[in-house]
Amino acid sequence: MKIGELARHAGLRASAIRYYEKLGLLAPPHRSGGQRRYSPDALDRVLLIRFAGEMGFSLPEIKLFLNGLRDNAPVGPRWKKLAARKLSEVEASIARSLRLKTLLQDLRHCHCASLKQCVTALGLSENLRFVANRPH
Amino acid sequence: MKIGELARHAGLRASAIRYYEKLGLLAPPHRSGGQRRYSPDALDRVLLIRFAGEMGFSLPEIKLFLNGLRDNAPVGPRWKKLAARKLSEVEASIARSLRLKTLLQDLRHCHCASLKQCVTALGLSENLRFVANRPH
DNA sequence: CTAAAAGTTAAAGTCAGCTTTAAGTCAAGC
DNA sequence: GCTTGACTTAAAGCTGACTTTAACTTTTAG
Repeated sequence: MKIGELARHAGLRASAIRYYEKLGLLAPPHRSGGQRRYSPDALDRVLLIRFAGEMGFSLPEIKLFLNGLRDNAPVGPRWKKLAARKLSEVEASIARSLRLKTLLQDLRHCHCASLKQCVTALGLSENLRFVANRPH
Repeated sequence: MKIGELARHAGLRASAIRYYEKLGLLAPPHRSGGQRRYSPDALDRVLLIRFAGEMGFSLPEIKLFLNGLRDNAPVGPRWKKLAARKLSEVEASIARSLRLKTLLQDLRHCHCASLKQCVTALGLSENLRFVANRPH
């Protein structure tokens, strides 16, 4: 597989593949005439990287994880620790987004009173006067 | 109020205030000996900017909104349109985060079967073999 | 054989929302 | 009056995950 084909299968650009290689997430493949040739396994690897990225892991974190696998080191505990940390991050993000959702819903029917309410709910100063004192 | 004081009250650095001014979110204030002096209204304005930022609006969006207010233009429809758009963005983000949360919870008790399940749920290729075929 | 498509590199650019730096000027306390 | 801290500017730097560019080589189709 040439790099473009791999990229197409993975839904990425070739530059992203090269970038992963440079960061050490992807092993340098064989070359034919200077060009990279990938085995089908490489696609799995790239998909796994993308998958982990989708889950909110950074590329350095993914590298840690993958290198743990490659080194035959015990990966379970490390993975679970990462997953636990990421889980609490995701939960915090959800909680925040739910608050925002409520605020935005209130604001769609806004008569300023609810804006003030939202500002208070967010813990910002209650001194916030209404914009130009003009209800909209 | 000098810029540092305003910044402290708003929970920002002075550089952020200058940045807002440069972007046109904050009107240039009076100067005394070359230094900016702010009225208390400026704090409200900055807090409003922060508030909108917390709600997921970008600085250009906030500028649009605030300039609408300042221009005495009808702000209700514009605001509501922005809020509606942002609301759907936030909802999409929540949906995505909830999926991630489920995945991460599954993965904490992972025996690979659930990893595959998660990958499928994310719509990634089912060709993804398990990492080095080693369950962890 | 040739032209176009796809590959190669290192280095710089992109996005947001600021922060930091450098090189100064101004204000406040003793 | 002097020191120290706060202020001024423009411009560069930061983060993360890539993309783009420039200049070049290799492969592929006709």
